[in-house]
Amino acid sequence: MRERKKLQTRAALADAALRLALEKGPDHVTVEEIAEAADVSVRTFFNYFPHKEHAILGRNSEHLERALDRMRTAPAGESPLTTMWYAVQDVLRDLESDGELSRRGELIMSSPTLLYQLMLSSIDDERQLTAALAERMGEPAGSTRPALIVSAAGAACRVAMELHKAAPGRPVLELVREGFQLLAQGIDPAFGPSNQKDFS
Amino acid sequence: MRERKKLQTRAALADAALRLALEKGPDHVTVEEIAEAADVSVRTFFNYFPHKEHAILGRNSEHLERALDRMRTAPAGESPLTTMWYAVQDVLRDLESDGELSRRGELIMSSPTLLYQLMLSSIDDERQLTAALAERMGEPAGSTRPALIVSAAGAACRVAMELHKAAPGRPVLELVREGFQLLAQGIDPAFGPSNQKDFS
DNA sequence: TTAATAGTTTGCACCGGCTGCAAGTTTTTC
DNA sequence: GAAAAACTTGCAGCCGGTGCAAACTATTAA
Repeated sequence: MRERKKLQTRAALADAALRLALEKGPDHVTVEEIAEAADVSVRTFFNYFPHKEHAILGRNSEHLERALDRMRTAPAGESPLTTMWYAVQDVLRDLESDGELSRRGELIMSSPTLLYQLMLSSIDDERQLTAALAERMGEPAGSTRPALIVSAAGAACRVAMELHKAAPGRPVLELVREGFQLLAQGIDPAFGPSNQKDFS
Repeated sequence: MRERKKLQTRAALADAALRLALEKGPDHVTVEEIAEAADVSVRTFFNYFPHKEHAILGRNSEHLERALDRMRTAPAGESPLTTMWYAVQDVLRDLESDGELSRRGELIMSSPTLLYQLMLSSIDDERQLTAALAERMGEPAGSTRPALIVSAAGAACRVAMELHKAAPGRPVLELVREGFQLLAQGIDPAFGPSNQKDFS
């Protein structure tokens, strides 16, 4: 079958990309090397992956799908940030599981380029999450809260990874959870600028 | 003076970059065009900006400096997010001269490349802001709250720009303020996942 | 005024990512 | 086995980005 061969090539490319990225750092690997390692031409590489990073990251469209699914099937009473939490937890667990994904996860977390590429691999992803969450919450599109929840959740993840990198003692998931907790209950109860009059 | 001329060239480049990006879309503008429009060589462009996106984003280090200053000289009793708010307000006001902010905001939110670049380039800013805020709050480096405040504030700004783009009725500053208010008092008081036992 | 000096601009050569095209090569289908 | 569809490949080329060294220009000292 043709399908099999395509999958095989794709896997070979992804594997080579990951291996070489782990060896030499994601920014020091060239597409030429990856293609060579997978015994195809450079041009063929770009028939499979639109960007170098996609090959290193592997397929991650699954993650968005799973997150959206988690959102749609969440119990009715579940609060929005809780839903977000489960979705995030799911993805992070996946990155931390055994085998290739854990190595890939380590790589991602050690490289800002990849980390941000992962989180922003598509702006649409974030928009879709926001839309799904807004619908779930029964809020109109364009209201602040669902968008802010999604965006702040992303911020919490980034902060967690950053802190984890600086002091690897605490697991990322725990740090993310702490961030979510803070966000949930208020980051600064004493907030209160007194300059409303400055608005024109 | 030399200084003046450098600032002039820089401004000319940034202006041309923004104008052309608005005209043709940020991904269809070449550095060559920008340089030509500013009457310098391509190579000179790269003496001023490390990436094409930096020119379009128009980031100048002055803003970070001013924000850091604002933080250090803030009244003792001021709560951290309030301090953050004033700093952000200061920068946004500066950018807002005759609607430039909203046009730039629209542009940024409509281009994944730009948004990605914005987040990448703000990693460093966020670190410095976090350090300053942590010191102000008397918290140890590596604690979650100051980092989260800074990062979430950034998220609120981005969300505000996005919402403003979708519905330009409300000014960006007001949307940012709403976001801050939400963050301050808690994004989701009902947050409470019940799966602590899942931690291994 | 002039000459040294330091800072800026520029052209040039080059790399790597990425794309369109057109010509092969394989695989399927009849 | 031949036609058609699918996949691969080389090639030419664009663009972003960098290092280098020459040319230019403003500043300063003599």
